[in-house]
Amino acid sequence: MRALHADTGYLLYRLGLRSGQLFNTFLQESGLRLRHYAVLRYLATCEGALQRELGARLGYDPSAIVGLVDDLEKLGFAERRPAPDDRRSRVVVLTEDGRAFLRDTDQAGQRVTDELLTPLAPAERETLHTLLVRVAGNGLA
Amino acid sequence: MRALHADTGYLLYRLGLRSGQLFNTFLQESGLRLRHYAVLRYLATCEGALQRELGARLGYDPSAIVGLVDDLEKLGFAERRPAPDDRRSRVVVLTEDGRAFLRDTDQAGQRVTDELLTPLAPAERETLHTLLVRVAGNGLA
DNA sequence: CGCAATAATTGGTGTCGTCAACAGTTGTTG
DNA sequence: CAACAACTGTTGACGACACCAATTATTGCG
Repeated sequence: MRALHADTGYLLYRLGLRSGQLFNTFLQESGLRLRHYAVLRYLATCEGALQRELGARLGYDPSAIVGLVDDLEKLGFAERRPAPDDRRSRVVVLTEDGRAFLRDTDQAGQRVTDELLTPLAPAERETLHTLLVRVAGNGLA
Repeated sequence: MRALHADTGYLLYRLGLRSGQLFNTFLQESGLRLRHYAVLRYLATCEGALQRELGARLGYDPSAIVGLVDDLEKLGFAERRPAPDDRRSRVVVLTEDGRAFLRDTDQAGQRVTDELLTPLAPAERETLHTLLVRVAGNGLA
């Protein structure tokens, strides 16, 4: 019987935990957590998103999005605006402070992944990335 | 600004969550969870381990090991025995029922990883596995 | 108009990672 | 050899998180 920690799926599980811990310690000083950071980075790419869109694209439960956006609003990094065509929806947009935060922490964020992938050469990192994207598939990740 | 969910580290985090969920749904009917299964599989490789060793090798807090071994003992899959040379320690060993459980669920366990890695060809899975082992490094995973 | 469907929100439940504290035991050192 | 530091298993607490059910306001459809 091979040990479970030699299984690819279990390796993914364990490395995922480690990766999340690294991100969270990096974000610790800013008062945010990985989930907030994911929302911010996503907002930076689309210039406004509905909350259900955030949940679907980032893989979080809609009820989780509520608290995340609440926190981001308290910090002044994002704000809810009424959707123009649907009064049920709210459009979450990045504020200038939020954009500045992303600029300031950009390099530090990249260092997190760099640290995680230290044992790998650049070409290998590229290979790993494409493989992971394939595994993530359409279901996103 | 690239979206965070296009980052390798974040992909690992997300796929790790998905992998853990797959394992847990597979184990759901047996009443165990991924953590128990990891302990069982580890015990199958070493024929007896101290609890602190389990914690260190599997990456779980020592306090978590207590409950895990409790559950495994209740199910009759493992049992604690006094360590011969140190009365502080307990040696956790697999019972015959535990070994039978691993035998019976072996194929199903492999299907979990197979399902996760569906988009990848066998050679690619091998590549991914070796890369993940490299990333895991000595810190284990 | 009536009704199903949807967006955001609230609340509850179970799991989990982390840390602090404690008793029993071991080993070390003055 | 006696005091003290270190270690093992254990308990407890706290926060974070995934998951699900229910509620309110709103939209779209038959």
